[in-house]
Amino acid sequence: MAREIAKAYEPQRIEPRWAEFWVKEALFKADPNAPGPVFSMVIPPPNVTGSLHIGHMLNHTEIDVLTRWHRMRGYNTLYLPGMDHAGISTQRVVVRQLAEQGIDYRKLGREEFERRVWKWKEESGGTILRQMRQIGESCDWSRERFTLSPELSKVVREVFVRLYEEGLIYRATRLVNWCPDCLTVLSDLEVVHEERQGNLWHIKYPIVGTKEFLTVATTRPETMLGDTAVAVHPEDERYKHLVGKKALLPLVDREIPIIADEIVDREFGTGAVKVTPAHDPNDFELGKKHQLAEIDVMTDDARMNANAGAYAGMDRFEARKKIVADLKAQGLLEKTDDHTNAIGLCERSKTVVEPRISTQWFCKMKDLAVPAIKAVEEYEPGKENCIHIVPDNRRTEYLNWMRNIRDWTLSRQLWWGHRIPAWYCGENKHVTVARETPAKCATCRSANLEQDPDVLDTWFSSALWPFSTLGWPAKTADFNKYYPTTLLITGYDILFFWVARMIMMGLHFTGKVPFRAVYLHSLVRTGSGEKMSKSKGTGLDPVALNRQYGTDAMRFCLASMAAPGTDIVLSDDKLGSARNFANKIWNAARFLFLNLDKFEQTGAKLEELAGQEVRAKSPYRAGGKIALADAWLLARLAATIETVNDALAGYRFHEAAQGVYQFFWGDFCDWYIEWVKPELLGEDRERATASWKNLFAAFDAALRLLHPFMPFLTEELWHQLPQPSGTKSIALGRFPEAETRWKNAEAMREVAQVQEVVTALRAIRAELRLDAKKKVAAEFSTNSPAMGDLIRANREAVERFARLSELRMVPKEGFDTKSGALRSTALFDVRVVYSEAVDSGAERARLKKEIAGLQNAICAKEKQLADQTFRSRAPEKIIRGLEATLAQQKVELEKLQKRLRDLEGGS
RNA sequence: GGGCGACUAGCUCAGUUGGUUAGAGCGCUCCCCUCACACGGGAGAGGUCAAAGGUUCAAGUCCUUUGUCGCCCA
Repeated sequence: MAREIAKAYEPQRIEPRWAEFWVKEALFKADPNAPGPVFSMVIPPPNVTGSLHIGHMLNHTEIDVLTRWHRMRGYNTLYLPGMDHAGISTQRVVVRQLAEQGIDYRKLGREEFERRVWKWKEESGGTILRQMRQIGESCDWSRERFTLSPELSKVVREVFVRLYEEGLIYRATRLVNWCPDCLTVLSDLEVVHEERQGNLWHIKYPIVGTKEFLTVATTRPETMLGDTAVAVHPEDERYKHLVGKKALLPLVDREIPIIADEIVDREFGTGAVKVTPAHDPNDFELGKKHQLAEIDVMTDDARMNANAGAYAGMDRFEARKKIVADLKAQGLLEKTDDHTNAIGLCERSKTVVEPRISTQWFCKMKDLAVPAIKAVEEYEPGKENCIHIVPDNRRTEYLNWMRNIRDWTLSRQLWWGHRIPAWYCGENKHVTVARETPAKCATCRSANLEQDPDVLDTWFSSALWPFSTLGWPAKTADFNKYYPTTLLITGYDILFFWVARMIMMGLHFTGKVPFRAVYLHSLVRTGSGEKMSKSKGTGLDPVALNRQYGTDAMRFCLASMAAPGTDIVLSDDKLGSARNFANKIWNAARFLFLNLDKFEQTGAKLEELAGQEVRAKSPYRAGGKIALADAWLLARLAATIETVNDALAGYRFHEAAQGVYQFFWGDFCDWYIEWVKPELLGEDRERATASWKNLFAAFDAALRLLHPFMPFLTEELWHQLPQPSGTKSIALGRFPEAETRWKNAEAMREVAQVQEVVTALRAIRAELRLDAKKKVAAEFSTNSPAMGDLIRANREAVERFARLSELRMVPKEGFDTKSGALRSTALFDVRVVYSEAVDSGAERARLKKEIAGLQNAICAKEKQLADQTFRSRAPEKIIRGLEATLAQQKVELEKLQKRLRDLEGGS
C-alpha cells in the first residue's frame, strides 16, 4: 500500500475536513452521567456581532489546550460556548447602520428598533462561533448559550428581583457618569482616564458688597454657570474673612455663598474652588453636605441648556471658549495656566464623560464583596469554595479593588438588553419590581403601570454566566455536575468588569464559587507594543493568519509565548517558526510512511508494527536488549511528558509548548530518526522490527502529547496509524503517560556523551571547511573504559552523524596530538585525520579564548574552595559538585594548553 | 496622588525555593539543494543580567535607592 503524502504541510487542505468532522460527530458533547473527575469551563462570551480577534484566539487557544488535555486524561469535560448580547456596542453598531440609511433610531421607536437589532443579530451574529468551529475548538455545541435568550433573561429577572427584595438593588438620584454620545449612564468601570494637556483658568468672582474679588481656579469654566457656592479651606488665612459672605457669579449675576470646608486643597490653584454640585463628583458631595442647590446646565447631548442663559444651545466646548472670551472681555480672567489633567472618557465612544445628576438603579456592593474577598483571600490548594487567581499580582489587584468597591450603576439608557423589571404607577410613582409583568401596582393596586424604559448593564447578565448557562435556579443535571466550573480563563482587562462580579453573584446565589481557579492571560500587542485594536487598525485578523500559517501554527505560536504575566508581541517570524515546526512534524511523518512502504514490501504489516497493543508493550528488544537510541528516545519522551503535564497544571503554556518542540524537533527529528535510519530498512530484521515498533510507539505518544496544541495536524497523522476499532479521534484518545518502563537515566547520559563526540567532530569539520559530502577518517581516544565501550558500540552512528569514512579507536599513547584538527574534553580526545596544511590561526584564537574562560572559572572555584567560611557553611552537595567540576576543568585546561603549545611550536 | 510590574544576546522573551562556565526562538556569519523536510541540515559569533549600594560563604535571583518604560486604581 503506497501512501500519498504531500511534500510540505498544507494546513488548508486538512483543517476544514477535521473541523467539520468534530462538529458533525458531536465529539465534544458532555455527558453529566459519564464517569471521571469533572473539568468544566464556560467561554468568556464574545460579542454576538463581533468577529474573532487575536485576543480571542489566545484566550480560546488556552482554553482549548487545557480542555483537550483534561479530556484526554479521562476527565468528564465540558467547554460551554456562547455569546454575549453586548448591549452598548451592539446598539451603537445598529444605530450607526440606520443613520447611514438616513434613519434616526429614536423615530423608529423601541419595538421596531429592537426588531432590527434581532434581525441584525440573526444575520451577522454568531460569526465568532462559526469561526470557532472552523478553528476546531472542542466545545459542546449542543450547550451553546446567549445572554439575551429567553432562558437566560429569566435568570436575569430572577436575580434582579431577589437582590431588590434583599435590599441590595435600589433606585436613587446620584451624580453619575454620563456619555453624551451614547446617551446613557455608565458605571465607573466604563470610564477610562486619559491625561490631557488642558488649562487652569483663574477667574475673579466679585465679593458682594465690597470691591474685592475672590479668584477661583478651574479646568472647566463652562460649568461655572451651574455654580452654587465658592469653597475655601477653613484655616486658610487668605480667605478666612470672606467665609459667610457672598460672591457674585460672573456672567449670570447670581449671588452664591462662600463656604469653608476642609476638603479644599489649599495648595491647588488659588486655594479657592467653585462649587458645581450638578457637574462634579466632589462638588456633589460638598453640595449635599452644605445643602447647596444643584443646577444642571446641560442637556443629554452635552449642550448648554436653558439654565445657561445666553449660552443655551451651545456645545459644552464651544461654550467653554465663549465663556473664557467673555470673562476676558470683562476683565475677570486673571490668568490662564497650562495644566495636565486626567479626564474621563467613555470606554466605547471615547467621548468626554459628563458627570450629571440622574435617577438610576444601583447595586449595593459592599455586602456582596465580603464573601468574594474571603474566597480569594483564603485560597490554599485543596481548600473548598475558594478561588485561586493566577498570576499572583492579579490576585492582589482583585483584593484591592474589592476592598474599595463602590456601588454599581446598573441601568443603561439603551433599548438593546434586559429591560429592568420595575414598573411605576402613574398616580403615585410607586415602584413594583416583579418576576412576571404585573397587572397592578404592588402598593396602590393601580392598573396604570409603566415599565422602566431602561435596560441593565450587559455585565449584569454576564455576571451570572457560569450558573445561568447551566440551568440555575433549577437543579439541573448539568448544574449539579458542572458547577462550580473548574477554571475560568480570560484577559486581565476584564478582571473587575466580569470576573469580580461573577464571583460575587456566584457566591451570593449559589453559595458556591463560580469557578475554582481563574487564569488571567496576557494581552496580545502589536510589534510596536500597542494593544491591538480594530479601531486603530493595529489588529491582526486571526482567521487570515490561520489561513496563511495554519491554525495549528497559530495556536502553537500563541501557546509558546503565553508565559503568565507577560504580554505577547506577535510577529510574522514567530508565526513562521511555528509553521515551520508543523511542517517539520509533517515531514518526519512523511519520512516514516515512505520508509514504511518499503519495509512493508518485505512482508511486514503496519498493524504488527504499530497496533495499539503493540505500542503498549514498548520498549522492544532485539537480540535480547533494547537499542540505546530507542531507550533514549522513550526516556526523553517520558521526561517531556512530565514537563508538559507540570507546565500545563501551572498554566505555563510556553513551557509546555517549548518542551514538545524541543522533543519533536531536537530529539525525535535531529537525532533519533537520523540514528535509526539505516536500521529501519536494514538486513537485521529483528532489529528493524524492534526499531519500527519503538518508533511508532514514540511517534503515536508524541502526537497525543502534541494534540492539545496542534489538533488538526495530529488528528490527520494519527489516523495514518492503526487505531483500536471504535475510536474516532485522537481527541478522545489517552494523553500519554510518562511510563516508568521508559525512564532511563543511563541511556540519557550515554546519548548525551555520544552527542558530545559527534558535535566535536562536526565542529572540526566546520573549522577545516571540509566539504559536507567528503568523508574523512577520525580518531578517538579516552581514559574511560566505559566511554570507550560506548563509542565502540555506537561507532556506526557516530561515523554517519559526523560523515566519517572511519572512526579509529586509538589508545591514549598512540593519539597524535600534534597534527590535524583536534578537540578535547576532560573525558575524551578526538581528531580528524587531515594531511593538508591547516592555517591554525583561527584554531589558536579559539583555544586562547577557551583557555581564558576556563582559567577564570578554575580560579574562581579554587578561591571559593579555599575559603574556610564557604567550606563550613555551604551544603556538602555544592562543595562536592564544585570540586568535581574543578577537577574536570583542570584536565580540560591542561589538554587545551598542551594543544596550544603544540600548535604554536609547530607553526 | 496610591499601588503593581518590567528592565537578561541585534529583536522578542524564558530563567523553579539564592548554589557549579546564564538559555530559547528569530535575526546575523560561515559551510551544505546529503535519497523526510531549504518552511531544511551542520558549525559559529553575540550578554560586566538598567545603575549604585547592601544582606550572604554564595545574588540575574533577596533588600534599599535611582533611572527608564508600562499597567491598574483614584
